[in-house]
Amino acid sequence: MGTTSAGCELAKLPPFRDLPASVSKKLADISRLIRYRAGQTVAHDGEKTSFIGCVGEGVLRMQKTLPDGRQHIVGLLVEGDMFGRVLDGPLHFAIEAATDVSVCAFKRRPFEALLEQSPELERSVLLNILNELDRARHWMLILSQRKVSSRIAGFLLMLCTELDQAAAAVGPEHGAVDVTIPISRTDLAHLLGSRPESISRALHALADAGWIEMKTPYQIRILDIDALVAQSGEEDPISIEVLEELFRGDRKRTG
Amino acid sequence: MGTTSAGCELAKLPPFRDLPASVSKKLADISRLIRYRAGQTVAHDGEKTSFIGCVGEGVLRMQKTLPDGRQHIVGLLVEGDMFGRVLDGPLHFAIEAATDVSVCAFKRRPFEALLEQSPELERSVLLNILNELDRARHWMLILSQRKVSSRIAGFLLMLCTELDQAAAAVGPEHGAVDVTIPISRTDLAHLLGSRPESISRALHALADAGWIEMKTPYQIRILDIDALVAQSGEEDPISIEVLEELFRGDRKRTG
DNA sequence: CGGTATTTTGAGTATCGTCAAGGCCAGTGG
DNA sequence: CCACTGGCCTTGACGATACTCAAAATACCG
Repeated sequence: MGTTSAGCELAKLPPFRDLPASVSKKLADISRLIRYRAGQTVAHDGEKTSFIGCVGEGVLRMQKTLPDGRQHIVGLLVEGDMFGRVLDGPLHFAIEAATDVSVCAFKRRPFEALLEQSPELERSVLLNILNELDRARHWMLILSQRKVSSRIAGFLLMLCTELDQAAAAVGPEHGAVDVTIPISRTDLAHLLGSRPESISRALHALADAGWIEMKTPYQIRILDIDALVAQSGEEDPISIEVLEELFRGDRKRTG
Repeated sequence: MGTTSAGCELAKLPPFRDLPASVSKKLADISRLIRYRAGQTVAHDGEKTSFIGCVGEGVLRMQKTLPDGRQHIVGLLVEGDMFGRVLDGPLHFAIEAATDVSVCAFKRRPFEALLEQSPELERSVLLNILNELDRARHWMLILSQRKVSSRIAGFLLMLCTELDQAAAAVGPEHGAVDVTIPISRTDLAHLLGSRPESISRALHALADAGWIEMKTPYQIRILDIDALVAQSGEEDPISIEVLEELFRGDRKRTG
């Protein structure tokens, strides 16, 4: 992990973009940029962090350590997300770098002081938390899907819409979007409540159906978003089952 | 639904318990008590509510309407929980009464004005949201369990710890706790990503194992909390395998 | 270019979902 | 007061899906 002595580039981060110059300047004064490499631990479970963080580039994962010692991912943090439990208490999970990542860190004490001085900053922080709450609820929707393929479809859609807006806009082809899965199959399995093998099979099933394309296990091109949307929310529609059957039958006959 | 002209009993609700008298008084002035009967709609999906609510007695459920018209429960609101999207935007889900319920409602505009005047209130609201975020993450943990019985165990534990602290304290027998499931099997199935039949079977399996006892389908007595905890995290008898691995050397693997 | 970790595939088993039927309780009307 | 009706929970049998174990293929890294 490397740190720069200078404050980090606040202006670019969504939470601070619209802050008054005076506040922005004070923020910069108490901030520093920290870089982590994939796999490094940013904060431990139960730790009361000495700083409030805001993710720049890259992805962090939040994970809970279960009684039996295994680790369970409970969410991802992406650009603009803040962490560190403003205003109180220790974390209820550990935070690790899922990819190489840059984090803008504010010393906790000065940050909380600044929070009381600046309603704008406070509002911005509150909105950020509200946003995270929405995302957590969205996750709940995804996780309460019964079929693995539905959960994967939901996950991929979340990657497009909430995680990678910039990249999503510049789809390489008409209606196609490239996304990068920021974690391994094993981690993805934990996140979605499944196993690596099932994840792999479901992903390849989506590919066989023509909804997506896998250049590498981590580089996914989404070819038919509408189909994924249908898949993510629903599974009963006979259309999918029919298509699967048609596909299987087609293969058997032609093969 | 009935409303009283007088402000509701704020002092008892956790979010407002420790507020200065001056703020508390102003809050009472802009509040009113609303009662809903089980099944009534409190707020619609996409609505920007005219009031901020705080749950008194009873349980509300948050539910999302899927494209196909079915409804999917994304969470429950219990005593002390606030709702109504302070500071911005419309709801992303509908709110209905799961049981008969009393809600303390504040007119939105005055409430937000008061929010800016009172840092204590603002802090209290923020902590409330933070709390909800934690709960949502807890839900994610429960929902990412692969077996229905694990998810049910986690749900029951959540009922004890977060929903029914008062009742949990006065267990009728040594180590036993009574909880009330506030929603139907069908709703529970939606919430946990399963089906009513599977829920029923899993519940009866827990009863057969002796961990719980069902007086009625909604009245559950928890006989062995430790067993439920074990069940809610992991249940496969892998514990031995894990322990062996831990003994040999706990080398940390990176994603 | 080899060595290792990760992903993928295959076969067999367990769990869950689906369909259909029966039981329990509450509210209704004779 | 009792039969009837509808809703919900429960149970059983069967099919679909996902998990487990084991092995092969691929990607990653030096």
